[in-house]
Amino acid sequence: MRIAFMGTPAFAVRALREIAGDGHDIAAVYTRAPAPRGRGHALQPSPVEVLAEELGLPVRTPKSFRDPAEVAAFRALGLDAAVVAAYGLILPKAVLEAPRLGAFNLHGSLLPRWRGAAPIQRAIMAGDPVTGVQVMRMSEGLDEGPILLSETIPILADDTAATLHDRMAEAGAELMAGALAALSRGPVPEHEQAQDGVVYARKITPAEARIDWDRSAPEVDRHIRGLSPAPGAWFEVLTPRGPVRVKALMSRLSAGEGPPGEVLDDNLKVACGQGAVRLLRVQREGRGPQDAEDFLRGLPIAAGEPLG
RNA sequence: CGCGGGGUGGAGCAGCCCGGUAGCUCGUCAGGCUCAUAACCUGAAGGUCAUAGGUUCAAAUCCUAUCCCCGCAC
Repeated sequence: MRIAFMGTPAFAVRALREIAGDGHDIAAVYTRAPAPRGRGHALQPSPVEVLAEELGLPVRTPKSFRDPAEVAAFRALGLDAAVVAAYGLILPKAVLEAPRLGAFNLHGSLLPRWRGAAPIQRAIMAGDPVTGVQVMRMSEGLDEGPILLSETIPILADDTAATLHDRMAEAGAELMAGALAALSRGPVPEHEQAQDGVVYARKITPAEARIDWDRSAPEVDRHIRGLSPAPGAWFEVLTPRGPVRVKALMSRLSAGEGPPGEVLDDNLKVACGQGAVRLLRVQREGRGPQDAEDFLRGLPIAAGEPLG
């Protein structure tokens, strides 16, 4: 089939690779334009753009589709289908309807739960036992279209946003490849999303990344794993040189009670509003990620000290 | 030219401001103690202090440039 791939972050990379490997005619890869971001405000191409270049696929990086010329250029591709995975731009009706079969989105949740920007992180933070990947037909609303294919994925007790992301990206890539294969043979049944259970996965904000030790241990643990490694749940340690910001990258529930935020032993067990968590892997500002053991060698924190 | 932290034996850090014998917590190896041990004791090996210049009698430490890693903001 002749398709356009539209995606930006790492989540979309596997899907592009899978689809390109299936021998589809990829007329164009749309991705967010490199913007001055990151340290030093350097221009950095998106992960999808990097792969597209590697595969020798034509890349397009429009700022938006408000410009009729962009819509016309898209229509001129003469597509069978558009594949969208975390693209990051609003697609107007004219774009969604341009391809012969329509536009299909790869989404990282079991809709209608977790519509929106951060479904993977939100699912972990909420303590969902399962999530999934789905291929849906795009409509004008936010992740409201009917579902073609769905696959559930369990969330494990030691999953982080990173590990779950990787499994979902892989499963999603195969699911989308399967959807395209099915579509090339004929119509695929679609099921409207349920009316009940609509939940929005709002974007993660910097403010909510800070750990609130007053919350229960399970909540703190999920908060840590759901935001790991980026943006990273963090807390502060007071040192003679001043407060040091430390990210918690991995944690585990642990037995214990105490004033929220107080360290209960010499191995980073921290009391929460209810119960306690043990921090297994952390990263202090300016340094790389390290196991709790190594971290403590450089910055010992004794039982009884409070964390901020 | 967005702001900032860091690169010191295998790991994690201190030392840098106020130049002058390479330190600490571990790990490794050898020996000892012990019923035994991830415990304890003794000893040993292991470092061009990121790189290149400069200042100086003398540079991990001061100056200049470069490379690499990371936090914030975006």
